[in-house]
Amino acid sequence: MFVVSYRAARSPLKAQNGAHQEDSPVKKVAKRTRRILDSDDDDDEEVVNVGKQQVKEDVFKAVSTTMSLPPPPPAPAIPSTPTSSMSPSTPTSVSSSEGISKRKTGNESTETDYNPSRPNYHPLEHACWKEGQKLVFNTHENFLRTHFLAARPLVASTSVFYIYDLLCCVYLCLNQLGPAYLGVELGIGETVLMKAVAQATGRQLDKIKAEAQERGDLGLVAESSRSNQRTMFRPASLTVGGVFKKLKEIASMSGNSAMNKKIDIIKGLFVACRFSEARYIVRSLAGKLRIGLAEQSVLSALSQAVCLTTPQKGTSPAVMDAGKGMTAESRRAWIEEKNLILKQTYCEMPNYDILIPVLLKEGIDKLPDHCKLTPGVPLRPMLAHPTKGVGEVMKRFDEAAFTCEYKYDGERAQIHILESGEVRIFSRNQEDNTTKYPDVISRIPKVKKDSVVSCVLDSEAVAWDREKKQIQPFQVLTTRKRKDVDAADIKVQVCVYAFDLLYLNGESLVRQPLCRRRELLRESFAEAEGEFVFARFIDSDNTETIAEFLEQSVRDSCEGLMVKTLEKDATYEIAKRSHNWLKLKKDYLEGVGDTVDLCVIGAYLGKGKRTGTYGGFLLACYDEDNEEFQSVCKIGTGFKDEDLEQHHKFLKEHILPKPRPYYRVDQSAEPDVWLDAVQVWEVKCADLSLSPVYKAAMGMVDPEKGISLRFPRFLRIRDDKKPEDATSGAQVSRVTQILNQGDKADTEDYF
DNA sequence: AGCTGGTGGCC
DNA sequence: TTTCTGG
DNA sequence: CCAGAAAGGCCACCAGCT
Repeated sequence: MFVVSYRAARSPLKAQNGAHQEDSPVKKVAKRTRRILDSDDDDDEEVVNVGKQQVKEDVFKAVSTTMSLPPPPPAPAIPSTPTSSMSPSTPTSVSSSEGISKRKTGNESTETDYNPSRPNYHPLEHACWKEGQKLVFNTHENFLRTHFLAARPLVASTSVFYIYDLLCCVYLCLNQLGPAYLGVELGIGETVLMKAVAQATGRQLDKIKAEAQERGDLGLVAESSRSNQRTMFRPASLTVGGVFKKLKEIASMSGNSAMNKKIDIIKGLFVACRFSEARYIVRSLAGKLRIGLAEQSVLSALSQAVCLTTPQKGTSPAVMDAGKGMTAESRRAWIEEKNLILKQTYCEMPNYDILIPVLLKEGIDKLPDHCKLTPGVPLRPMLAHPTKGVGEVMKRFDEAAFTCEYKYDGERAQIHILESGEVRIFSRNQEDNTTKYPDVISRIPKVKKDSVVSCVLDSEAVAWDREKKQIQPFQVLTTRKRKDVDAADIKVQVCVYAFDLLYLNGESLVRQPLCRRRELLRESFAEAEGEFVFARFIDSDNTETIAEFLEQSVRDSCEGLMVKTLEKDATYEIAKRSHNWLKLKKDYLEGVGDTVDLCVIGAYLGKGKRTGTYGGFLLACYDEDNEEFQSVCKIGTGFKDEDLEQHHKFLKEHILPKPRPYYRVDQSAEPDVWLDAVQVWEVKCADLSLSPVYKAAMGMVDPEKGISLRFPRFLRIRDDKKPEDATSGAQVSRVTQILNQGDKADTEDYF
């Protein structure tokens, strides 16, 4: 390619800047802060419809194939037709303020708004009616509650079907297809989805693409695109169960022309869409619902529904508001208490297929009796909060005793030993990694003491160089094969650093304090160099000692420290606080860690809440030798809302119709908008990486690869620097060397 | 058979 | 992963 | 303080294409 240098191109001109392009593809700075996408601000009153669905004989099949484990016994008999309790009644409306769907019909007792004669809307169509509003949250709760109301009274009598309906509803709200460890995935991304939308609407793919960029949401595009495909007969309305089943179907496809089949299903869904359903179908498929509500809120909604509505034996109607008569305060506390039960149970058994049926059958109080932490089923791991220094750690933990462990740079590995002797390994997100680590599994018998029958270990798997007996970088670890690995041809060895024990010989340890768990961990396992060792730690409350330990951890190829209380609030109860540990990393500290000054040379149009501004930017370093700007990384975090606004306002005046000839950027990183190199930003990162796409310092560390940044984030504009003053590739690559040598920063920095 | 683009899953 | 925001 | 939603790099895996 023809190479032009920055200076050569720059020097003779300089005057043509006055005529900037007016036609930015981005519209004017949209009003930041919440936008209500459509203002359906009419209905104060919310009509909740949960509805009719033929109860087929294969309901059981549907349920059992959906559920990863069989539903808890006894499985109720399924009637071939709905029972009388489900027979039609007149539609009823629900006041959204209370959410509880009941109505007095003469002197009859209360009844739910559940009405099988009404069509069943897609839950998101309903739930997201008021997107962008606080209402969304309540609406969702109401929605789940309504479903619950429909399902609960029926549980005792008959129908598994309604449990299934609620289950589907929950999954759709969460945008999941099942528990993570079953590894069910759609295999649909934005690209395929756009293709599907284009096909379904008969519009050009390019148009779809452009509109999606402009509106920041493909869902809106799908919703407003009228289909040309006129159908003779209008397909039946979408239902919760129906949509979920289609999603599962998409996920199950593989092999030849799977993609086309998937697209066909999607098109089928589109034709059946009404109201704003297409929007949510698309978002579901894209994996981003953005309805301001996710797991925690769904759990809250569920528990609220469950405790406010209690089942009654026989034909008596359910209690509609069990919290009636309580003071607002005690009612809240009571719901909160039940909520914790559900959340805790969920954390120990994150599988709605199991949870929901038990919840409906047994009630929330008995839930923990039926769903317990079990080896073989992954639990939610404890996470850590970032902290900006030892000072903050001290402040947070106050007087409580704590320990500092190395934070190893690897991959979380939750190792389960079942009573059968079988070993399973799960990732941080409950994915099943068992077949990824045959080497780890085979060494378990060696490192486990005889006393251990079953257990769950929390650990970090780290790439390990057996020759040099040292930890290897994270990037090396990622090159390991992932599926059905044969122990014989493993190239990257792994050392397991164990740091917690959550279950031992039939007993859950999550309510034990860390000091106890650690004690048991050390009693139960023996170290084997380079294969299985305990995470290094010190128990100290001396600021300088800790700062020095942090230094040491970095010299020992770790990311920093994990700080955990030993006794006070030292349980492994994720539901109480999911980020109960603290992490202390060098790059969190102000004024410490790697910062680089990079020049902005491109921008990407924002999506979702960043629609109307740039959501990300392309950064480059300046190479003096070749007089060119070489791409280093994209950046999309660290901006305050007003930063984004300011950047957009300023940078849109520097849009280029095409890139400067002295820009070195890989195709795959091409921005939506090219920008003139006019501004320098200070950027922080955690680490550097060897990059197949970015051009910085190419040829200096690797002939083919450039350098990029790990976890880049925006710090501030460097108005004092000219583009040519941006950090050079050479300087960037030097950072690596410094890092590897372990620089001797002042320990004072870490206070 | 080998390459490429898309996707999901690590951090 | 990091970071910001509104409740 | 929490929960949700923006956004990052890089790798293996898979389907589709040449």
